[in-house]
Amino acid sequence: MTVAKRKEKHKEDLRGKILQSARELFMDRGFEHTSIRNIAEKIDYSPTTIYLYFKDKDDIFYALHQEGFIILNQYFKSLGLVEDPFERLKAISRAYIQFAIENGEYYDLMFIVRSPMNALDKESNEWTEGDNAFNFLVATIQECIDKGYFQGMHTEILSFTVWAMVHGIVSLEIRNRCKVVSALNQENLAFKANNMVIEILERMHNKK
Amino acid sequence: MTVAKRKEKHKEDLRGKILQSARELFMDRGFEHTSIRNIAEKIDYSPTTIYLYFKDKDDIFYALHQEGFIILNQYFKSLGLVEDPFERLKAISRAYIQFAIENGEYYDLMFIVRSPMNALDKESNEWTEGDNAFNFLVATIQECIDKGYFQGMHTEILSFTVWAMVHGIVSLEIRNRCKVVSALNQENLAFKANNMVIEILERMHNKK
DNA sequence: CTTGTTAACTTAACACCGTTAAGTAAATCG
DNA sequence: CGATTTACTTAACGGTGTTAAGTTAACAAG
Repeated sequence: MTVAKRKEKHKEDLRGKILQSARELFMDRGFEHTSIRNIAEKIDYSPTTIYLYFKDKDDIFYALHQEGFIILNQYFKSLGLVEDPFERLKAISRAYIQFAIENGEYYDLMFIVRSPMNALDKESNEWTEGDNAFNFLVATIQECIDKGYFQGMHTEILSFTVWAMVHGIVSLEIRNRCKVVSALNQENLAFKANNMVIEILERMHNKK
Repeated sequence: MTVAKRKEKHKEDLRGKILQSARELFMDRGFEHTSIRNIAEKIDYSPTTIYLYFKDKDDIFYALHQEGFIILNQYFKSLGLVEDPFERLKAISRAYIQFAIENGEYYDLMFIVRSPMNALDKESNEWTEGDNAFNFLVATIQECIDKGYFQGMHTEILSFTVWAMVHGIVSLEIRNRCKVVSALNQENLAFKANNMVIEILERMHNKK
């Protein structure tokens, strides 16, 4: 059935084209200014065709949100090679900030915007992409604890807190709340704050 | 000119009614599900009347966002009385989280949603409400530093980082990204993470 | 007391939005 | 060849923010 396969391929192609169109639009206009009608127009199909390939708008942006995690994992990939868990932890936080700064719109979709989360099974607490990225952090922090860092602290809650630190930095930046910091420091504020996070984690340990 | 005053009063009244209508709607449906038409209908005026009292939708939500800061300041008010700066710092972080949990929709508007920031002068870096709240934190951290805490750290960047920590916790919660933390810990996660932040700040100091 | 003006508000419309029901035209199958 | 399925579109529903033009009532001046 080569003919059936060709059809299958074609369907895949169109799904891919929709996704690419959506990706291009949201990359330079942001999520809020990308509509189904825009996406359809860009690939010369009617808006309703989109609905043959995606359940709804949330579903499209869930797919892009998944892409975002693939990109984030590329930033994380080589960090598995860092043997010392505390060094790895520092590297993770830097890679996270780097990813966020270089892929602001993806970051927005992955960790701020509500839309893609609506595509997840309501009530079910599964969020595979998030889980995977978070578990890398949890494992690293567990190794730190095993080596004597963060003594007596709860691994998972500490992991969440460390994540919250870097997420806080990035999301204040993305949503334009950094005006409160005096103008001079606004450049590279995210990186400076990230260094501060690392400094805090280091001091916690060194001074025991 | 008592007659002119009465008119003035009436105008004030309607502006207030619009705001109250907007407030009530967004408090139980959230910002994303509150429209100008909803607001108008609730007070039995046509949608276009709104535009006689507010420049646009962003302008309305900027007003509500300002209200949010008044409420936040009430949470902060008594904390000025805490003499020890480090204790005050801890209390600020707790009050901040408390405010966020009890006023989720306001928090969203104040620190996450883009809309109210659009009402600010573009290019100008002024954000008075944010400045005032942030300066309270900066002053407290400066006092901490004067007392020997956080030695050698940059006051403003540390302040921003501490803010980012608590904001990170709250915004991950509000935008539903806490699924990654195992079910048992999801209750009071924000408070647990906040305690972790406090623990981190304490350890930094105590172990010198 | 009438006229002209202004203030407060509405109607109607524009240009969008996500989404669905119904229809069409071509390809495939029996 | 006729029936059915596939892939897509047209038209529509009920919403959105916003603006131009129109109405109606209150007021001021002659």
